[in-house]
Amino acid sequence: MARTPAPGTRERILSVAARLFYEHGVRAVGLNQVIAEAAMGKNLLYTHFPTKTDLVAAYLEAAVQQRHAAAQRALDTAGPDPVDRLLALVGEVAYAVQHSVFRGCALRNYLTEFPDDATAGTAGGPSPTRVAIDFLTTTRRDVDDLTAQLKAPHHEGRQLAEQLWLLIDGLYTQAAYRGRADAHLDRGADAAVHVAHRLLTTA
Amino acid sequence: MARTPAPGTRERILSVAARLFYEHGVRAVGLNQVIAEAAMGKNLLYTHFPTKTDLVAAYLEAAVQQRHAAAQRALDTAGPDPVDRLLALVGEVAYAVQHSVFRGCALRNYLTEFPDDATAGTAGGPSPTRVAIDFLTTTRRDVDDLTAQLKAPHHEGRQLAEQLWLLIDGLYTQAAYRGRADAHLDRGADAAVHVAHRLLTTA
DNA sequence: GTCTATAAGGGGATAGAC
DNA sequence: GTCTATCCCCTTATAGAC
Repeated sequence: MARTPAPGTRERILSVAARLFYEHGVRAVGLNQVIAEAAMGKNLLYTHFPTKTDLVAAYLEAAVQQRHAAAQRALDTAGPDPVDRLLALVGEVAYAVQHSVFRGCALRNYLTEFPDDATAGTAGGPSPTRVAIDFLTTTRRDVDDLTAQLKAPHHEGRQLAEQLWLLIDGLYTQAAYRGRADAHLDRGADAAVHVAHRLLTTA
Repeated sequence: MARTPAPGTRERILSVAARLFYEHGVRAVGLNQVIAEAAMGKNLLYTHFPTKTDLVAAYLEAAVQQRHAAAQRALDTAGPDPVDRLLALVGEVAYAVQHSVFRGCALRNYLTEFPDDATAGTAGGPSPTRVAIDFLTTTRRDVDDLTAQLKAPHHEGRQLAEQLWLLIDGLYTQAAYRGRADAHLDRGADAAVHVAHRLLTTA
């Protein structure tokens, strides 16, 4: 009847693992490295996360929460007008991309790194692939809902949602190779905001 | 003085390796798997590609050639008008994304899978990271050159290039998770063409 | 009892030797 | 083509410290 004696342990593991996974890629980071940087015994990690898949799924779930929280903060600053709210969603991603430590969307990066559906976690939790796919579905639905609230002349709301979604995807790709080439390769943040504004404010 | 006895050997290795790397990811595919599917001896592979890094670099270089060839074909069908040529570039990517076996840009996918600069190839050839970065630089320059040829009112050519580049990046991201979630998540091909057309034909 | 430290098992990776 | 060497992976088991 172990009683989780150290409350912050799980968060400490996740913090270290998330940083390493996000920065170097999931496959590139071994559990030995996580344990070494977390400065703990090996058994402690395995009691909290029976397999690496469970740890990865927890890492992605934390990333989902962070992205949702950031999006919510952006929406809170925007007014009730769906145009402003959509611009806030795109602008939030554009702002994040410009941040120096931002290396793209953890969920999209995972799907690119693991094109084959990885094995499900043994702890009964969801698989990492499922976490990532659910995130994409949920966030896309937010965009769909907001575009549905637009008045005419945005009668082609579905098309508009697809266009805005494409901008967001583009921003994340650029973030993934940010700073690796000439600086002008990843300056799409302003472009995304500009195009979104144009799509939303002109018939 | 071995004289490359079988001329098609290198191409056969590359063909198998490219398919596996592209479909499953570079890290997920071992050289033994390549050897098994190519039905050849191990020394044969190692004589052509001393290390895995060399094989990966050759795979990426082949992908670069394929993308350049596809873009060139698209440009050949377009007229001399830079508007048409830019639309052809975007349209070619949009068309490729809709193709069933297309799993995104091999170069961008590699950069996402290997955020740290991988070790350089031992054969004196370029590193895979360098191949990918050079590809991005070159293709981006093509877009820049075409936008520079636009007449007014596209005086903000630099901005326009960034916007079109963003659309292309978005298409590739969607291709990377294509078919893994609800179908409407990756329907950005029409959206990209539509936005590109709008950006290029209106002041 | 909780955590750390270390060793070892089983597998697969790259790479080389014959 | 097979076989071996060396390494690192994930995971488990064992032994010791607070």
